[in-house]
Amino acid sequence: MSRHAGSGPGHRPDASRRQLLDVAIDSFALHGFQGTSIERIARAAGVTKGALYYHFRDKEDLLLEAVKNRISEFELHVLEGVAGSDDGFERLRRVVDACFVTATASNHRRFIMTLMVEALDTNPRLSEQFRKVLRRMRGFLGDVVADGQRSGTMRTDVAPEDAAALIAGTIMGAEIQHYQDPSEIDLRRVLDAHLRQLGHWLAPQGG
Amino acid sequence: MSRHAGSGPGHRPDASRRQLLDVAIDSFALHGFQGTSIERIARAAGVTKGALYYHFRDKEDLLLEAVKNRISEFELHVLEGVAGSDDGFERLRRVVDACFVTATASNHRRFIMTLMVEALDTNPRLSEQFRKVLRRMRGFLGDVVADGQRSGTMRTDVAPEDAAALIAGTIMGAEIQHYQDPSEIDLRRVLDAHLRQLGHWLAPQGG
Amino acid sequence: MSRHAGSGPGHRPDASRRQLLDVAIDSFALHGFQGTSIERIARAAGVTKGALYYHFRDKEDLLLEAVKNRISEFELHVLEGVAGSDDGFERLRRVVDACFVTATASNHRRFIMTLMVEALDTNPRLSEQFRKVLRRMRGFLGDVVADGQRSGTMRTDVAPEDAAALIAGTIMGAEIQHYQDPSEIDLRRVLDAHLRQLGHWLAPQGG
Amino acid sequence: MSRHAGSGPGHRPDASRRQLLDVAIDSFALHGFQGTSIERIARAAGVTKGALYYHFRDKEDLLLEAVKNRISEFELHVLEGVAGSDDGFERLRRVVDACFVTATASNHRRFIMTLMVEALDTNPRLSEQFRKVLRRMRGFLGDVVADGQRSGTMRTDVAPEDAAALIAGTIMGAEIQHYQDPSEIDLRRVLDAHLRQLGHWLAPQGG
DNA sequence: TATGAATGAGGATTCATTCAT
DNA sequence: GATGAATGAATCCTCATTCAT
Repeated sequence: MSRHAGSGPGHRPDASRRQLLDVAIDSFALHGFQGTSIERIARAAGVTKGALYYHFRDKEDLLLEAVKNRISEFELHVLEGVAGSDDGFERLRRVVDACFVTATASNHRRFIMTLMVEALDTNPRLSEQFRKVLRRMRGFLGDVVADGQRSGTMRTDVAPEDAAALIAGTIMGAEIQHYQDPSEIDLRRVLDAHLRQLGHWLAPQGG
Repeated sequence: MSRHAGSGPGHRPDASRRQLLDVAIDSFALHGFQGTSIERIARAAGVTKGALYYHFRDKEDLLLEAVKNRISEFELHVLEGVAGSDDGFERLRRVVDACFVTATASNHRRFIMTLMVEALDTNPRLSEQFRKVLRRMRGFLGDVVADGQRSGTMRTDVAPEDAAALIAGTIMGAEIQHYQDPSEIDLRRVLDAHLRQLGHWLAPQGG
Repeated sequence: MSRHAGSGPGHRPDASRRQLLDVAIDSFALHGFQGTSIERIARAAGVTKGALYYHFRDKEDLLLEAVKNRISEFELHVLEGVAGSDDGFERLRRVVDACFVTATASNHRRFIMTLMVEALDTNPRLSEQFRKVLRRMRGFLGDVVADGQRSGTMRTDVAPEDAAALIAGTIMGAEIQHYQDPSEIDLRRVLDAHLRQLGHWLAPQGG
Repeated sequence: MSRHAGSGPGHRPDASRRQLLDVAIDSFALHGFQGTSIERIARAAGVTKGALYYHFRDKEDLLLEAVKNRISEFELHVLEGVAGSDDGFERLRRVVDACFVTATASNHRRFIMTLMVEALDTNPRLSEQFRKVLRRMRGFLGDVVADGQRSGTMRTDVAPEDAAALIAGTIMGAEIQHYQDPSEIDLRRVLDAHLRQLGHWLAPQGG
């Protein structure tokens, strides 16, 4: 939180702060950080620029708060989804599903992808944050695979971290293609194909 | 197109035009389109802004020329690489290798990735161009797979266009992770893992 | 004047009002009027901007109150110091000493000098106030000199108002140089030299 | 010079740059640095803000250039004036006269005084520059006095550097009072009184 | 008495673009 | 082919001030 803790209980703590964050996410998702002006966000949120600067130190602070927000939401979503199962492939399916939901039900996932690329060399602080997110994500996927290997449901001649990078990358690559060309790329279909691909690839080798 | 085709024959067709394009590509690749100012490009190319405007109608024209340039170069590179082989897997390997080379030997591939994401909703013209590029790329990959299926070296229960989307996506996803976190993601290693993954996944099913 | 005279008797007349004035003086002294933001004063005083606006109509009101405050304090200080003596040179020495003390023991004198210059053409109201202060000061100094002349301890071919302007100016000039370059200008030393200068200059001519 | 060396000979090198400097000096002199907006300067110079930013990196650059300009002009003026005489008192008179002229014929001297005070704690770079100016000025005055002492025309029991600080301070103090209250303070008259004061004070002691 | 939220005007700076030479 | 000077719109941000509570 940039300035406030969350005031009194039950009092509906700053509605417009949240409103600003929501608008900002949508706008950043569609036009990127540089492509979004403070003016636009403020107007879309129904307040003035001054109000925005009351809640956030500057444009970057707004961005960081927004990112923090959505990322933790997404990660929670993934963890929750996965919690209910022990089977490796089933867990992978749930991760993929979580990505699909956040990618289509809102702009949140696209928001992250867009900004991650834009931040690459322009915003070290933000880039660092994304680096950590991806590392956590890969770490998590790697664990799922390693578990699968231990329990004998997955082939063991694949390094879990390689699998993790490939899975994370394939999902991101599918999303980008989908954002790029929605009429040609049916995200659900591609992700399903990916799940089948994983099924074949990671299945233990028949003797 | 800018203003002229190349004045007199044998006259060394505008050196500074090419110089500007080269500089622009590097700059766009690292800082994005919006993050790169005309001033910066001009100075880096050793000319003034006026000169730039002599060669290119506006900033977008410069960008489009640059993109066109690199894309055709890249596509030629891929086609050439693939030409020499009939084997499906071998051809996929060559495509992946071509991507690896253009991703690491220069900024060209990163240039394309960065701009593609930035252009998503901000630049319809450019986005259209990228859409076509990716379609060609997927079309090409799909053909390779279909050929492999026809010749019996690849399993047939996978739709070639799904395979194409997955392969293209996985490569892009690997690149992004590599740009994002070079110390953790060894692009060569991930791409090799991907090739093995393709080997397992697409191998015809044993009877 | 702000809004009230001091609510109930014996009720400890607004602590935070005084606190705000003190902080304001320090801040104005160091950063000038325009260089000091309401926010900064409020925060330094440990209250919010709203509280400040409760006590003072606007920024200028705060400034005027602050100036009024310090000036009368300073003038009292001078008058007190001078009261105990009849000798002209001794009285001048005490004036100079009073200036030295207020110049070094606190920011008060610097506060006045800084603002006086800043107000020159920007703030007519404040400038008028400073004009009056300097006139009183010169009037006072002129009286001291005229007394000295009447009592035969000072030369009579110097117009008292000229002497007053020179003395006031020299003190101010010394202060400015001291604020400007404290390591080179030892204010005490310069003021002492000035007192000796006055001794030689104003001494009655030997017949 | 911030960017240009002075182009070709005879070509009247950037008229508007000089115009901007002139306007800036007047404006800074009257309203101070913070009190002067870029917009105002540009409009008064008959150009747009963009033009101003073409010639100067930022507001501070403009200020520094302006200060540099006027200071060297003023110092040249003083040196020239003094050059023609060997007599200590005569040389002091010429310094004082030079100050008087630059104080009344233009805003240049006031420009310097105003900014010097404003810069005290707000602008270290500028302050440093002014520190050097005053040191040079005092150094110069000190030399004049020391020469006078050596040649026997001035009393020797006064430290030249003390005299220098007093003279410089008295002139500045007179100027400030004059800017502050022109109807009461006749600068010429006060400076003349100061010259007589110096005559009495620094005259060698009669045996 | 005081706060938190918000406003709106102004200000510095950047930048794509134009054009006479 | 290329430059230097200039424009004007957009952008980020600051800040004095207001007001309901």
